[in-house]
Amino acid sequence: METDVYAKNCPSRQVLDRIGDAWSVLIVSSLKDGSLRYTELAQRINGVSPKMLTQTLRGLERDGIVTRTVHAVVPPRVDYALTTLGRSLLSLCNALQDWAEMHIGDVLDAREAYDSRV
Amino acid sequence: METDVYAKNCPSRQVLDRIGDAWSVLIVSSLKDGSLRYTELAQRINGVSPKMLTQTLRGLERDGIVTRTVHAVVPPRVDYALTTLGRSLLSLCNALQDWAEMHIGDVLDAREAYDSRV
DNA sequence: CAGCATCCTGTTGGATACTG
DNA sequence: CAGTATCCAACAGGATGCTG
Repeated sequence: METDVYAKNCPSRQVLDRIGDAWSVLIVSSLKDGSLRYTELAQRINGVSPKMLTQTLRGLERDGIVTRTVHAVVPPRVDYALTTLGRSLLSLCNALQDWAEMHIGDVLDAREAYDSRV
Repeated sequence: METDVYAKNCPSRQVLDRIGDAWSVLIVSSLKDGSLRYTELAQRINGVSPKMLTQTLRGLERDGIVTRTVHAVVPPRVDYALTTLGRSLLSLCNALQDWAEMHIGDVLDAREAYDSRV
C-alpha cells in the first residue's frame, strides 16, 4: 500500500522524529565548527536543562551522529563532535535554518492576517 | 549575545517547531501533487486521528502554508492545497525525506552497534 | 565537571461519541 | 463529509539534589 510510506514506524519517520526534535537540531548546529564540551554546549544552547542535554546527546550518539569522548583527567572533560553522518545531517539543519530565516516574515504575516481575520 | 540564536522564541525556532512536527511534514508531502480533500488526507496519512489532522491543518493554514477551500455543496467538500510558501516548504520536506531514506541504514546500524555494545 | 536519580506538573494526542 | 467536544493515559521535560 502506498500509504505505508507515512506509517508511524517507517524509516523516514524515525529519522523525522530525530530531526523534528528541536534540541537535536540545536546541538548539531552548535557543533558545526568542531567539538565542544558538555558545558560549552549547555552555554550555547539557551534554555536547555542538563537532563535534556544529556538525553539528547545520548540519542545522537546512539544514532551515530555525534561522538562522545571522555578524557581521563581531573576534573573530567567530555568532548562531543559530529561524525561524518552528523556532518551530512548538519547540511540539512542548515537548510532548515536558512528556510526559517528566509520565510519567517511570510509566516508571521500570515499568522497576523489569520488571527485578525477572526 | 550569540547564544540568543538558540533561544526558545527566536524566529527560526518557531519555524523549526512547525517543521519539526511530523504531521505537518506528512501533510505537506501529501499535497505535493495537488489539492486533496480532508478524507483523502486522512487515508494517505496512516495513523493520523481526525483531531490531529484538523489541528495540524489549521496550524498550516494559519502559517500560510496551505489553503482551505470550502465548497458549498451537500455533502460538504473541503479542499486543501499548498500555497506558494507551502511549495517552498515542500522542497525542504523532500530534502528531509531524501536524507532520511539515504541514511536510515547508517542510523539503524549505529543503533544496533550502540545497543549491543553495552 | 559532567552527569544521574527522583519527583512532579503540563502538554500531547489517542479513543470515543456527537453534529451541521 | 468534515469536522467538534470531551475525557483521559502517557509522555515530555523542568526543578532540585546528589555523585564519581
